Amino acid sequence: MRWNDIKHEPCSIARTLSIIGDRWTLLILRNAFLGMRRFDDFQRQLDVTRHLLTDRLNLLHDHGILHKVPYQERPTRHEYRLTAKGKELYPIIMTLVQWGDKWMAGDDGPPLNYVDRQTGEPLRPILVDQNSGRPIDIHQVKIEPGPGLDKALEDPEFRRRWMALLPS
Amino acid sequence: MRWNDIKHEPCSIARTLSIIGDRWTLLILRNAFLGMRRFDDFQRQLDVTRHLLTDRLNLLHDHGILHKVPYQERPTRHEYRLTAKGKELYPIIMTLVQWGDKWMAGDDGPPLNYVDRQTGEPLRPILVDQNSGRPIDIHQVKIEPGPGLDKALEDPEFRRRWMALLPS
DNA sequence: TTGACAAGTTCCAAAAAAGAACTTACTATC
DNA sequence: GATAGTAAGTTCTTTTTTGGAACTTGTCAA
Repeated sequence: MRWNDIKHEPCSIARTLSIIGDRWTLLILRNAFLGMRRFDDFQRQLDVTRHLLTDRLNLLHDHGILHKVPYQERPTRHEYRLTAKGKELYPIIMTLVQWGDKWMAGDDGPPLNYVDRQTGEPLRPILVDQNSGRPIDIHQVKIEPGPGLDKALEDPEFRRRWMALLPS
Repeated sequence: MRWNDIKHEPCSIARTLSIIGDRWTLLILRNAFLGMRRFDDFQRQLDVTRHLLTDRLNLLHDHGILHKVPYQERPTRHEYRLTAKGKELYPIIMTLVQWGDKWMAGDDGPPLNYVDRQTGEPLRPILVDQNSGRPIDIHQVKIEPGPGLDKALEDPEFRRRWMALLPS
C-alpha cells in the first residue's frame, strides 16, 4: 500500500495518521500546543528545512487543524494557530507524553513536568470511559462493525486485506 | 534536525515518536492490538514490502514493544506479541481512533465501533486526570521544568532551540 | 542605496521506500 | 528422493521523499 492511499482506508487510525502520521507533523503540533505560532520559530526549534515546514504547515492548514491569522501587512505574515479541530488532538499529544515519560526518559527522569495550573499538582492522565468512568482496558474493548464499514467492504480488495482483522 | 537525532531530544514526545512516529509502525501496532501476530498476516493486511515490515517488526522488538514467541521449529517461526510496554501504547491508539472517528469518518460514519465487552455499550474514551478525575483541558495544563531537563540544557545547541518553548 | 528579514520556491544531491527477484530452511507430496 | 510450496528474509534496482543550498519576492530600516 502506498502512503498516499491510506487516507482511504476504512479505519480511523489510518485516516488520522494520513495527516499527522509522518515524522514531523506531531512535533510541529507539540510546539503549537506549547504556544508556538510563527514560521520562523518552528523552523528554529525543529531545525528542518523551510521547504518541509512550509509543506507541513500548509497541510495542517488545508485540513483545518491550523488556521492562519495575519499579524502584519506588507508583506502579509501569518501566525499559525490551532483550530478547535486541532485542539482536540491534545489527548494524542498527552498520551504520547505519558508513554514517553514512563518508558523513554533517561535516568534523569522526564524533561518536562505537566502540572495542574491551579493546584500545581502533577497531572496523571488516564483514559477512562466517559460513561462508566472506568479505565479503558484493552481486554475490555470489543470491536464491532460500524456504519461506515459496509460501503468500504464492497471493494473486494479491501475485503481481502481486512477480513482477518474484522469481527465476524 | 535529522530524524535519527530526535531520540536524543529532551522531550518525551520526540523520543516516543522516534520509535512509533513513522508512517507504518502505528498501523502495525493497530493490527497487533486487533490480535494480529504473524509476519504474513501483517504483510497481507498492510500490503507493504516484506523488507519494510521486517525492519519495523525488528525495531519494535528491539525496543521491547513486541516480543517473539516461536510457534514452530524447523524452521523457527515467530509470532510477534505485544509486551506490557507495548500494551501501554493502547491509549495512544484509542485517542487516534477517537479523533479519527470524529473528524475523518466519511458520511457513512466510523468503520468500527468500540464497545464495552460486557455491557455492549459504546466506549467514549476521555482523558482525565487520575487525581482529580477532571477531564484534561489544554488551558489547565502548565509546563514546568522536569528533572531530566538540566542535563539536556548543558548543550548550548539544545538551549538555542528550546529556549523559546521552555517555562521560564 | 544597501542590507536585512520573513516566507517561500527552485534545483540538485542524498536517503528512504517500493517492487521484483533471489535465498534459506524447512514441510508436504508425488 | 525429486518437486513443489511456504514463511521469513535479503538483495538489487527504480521511484519517491527529504535535505541543503541558493534564489525570489515584497517589504522595512539605516
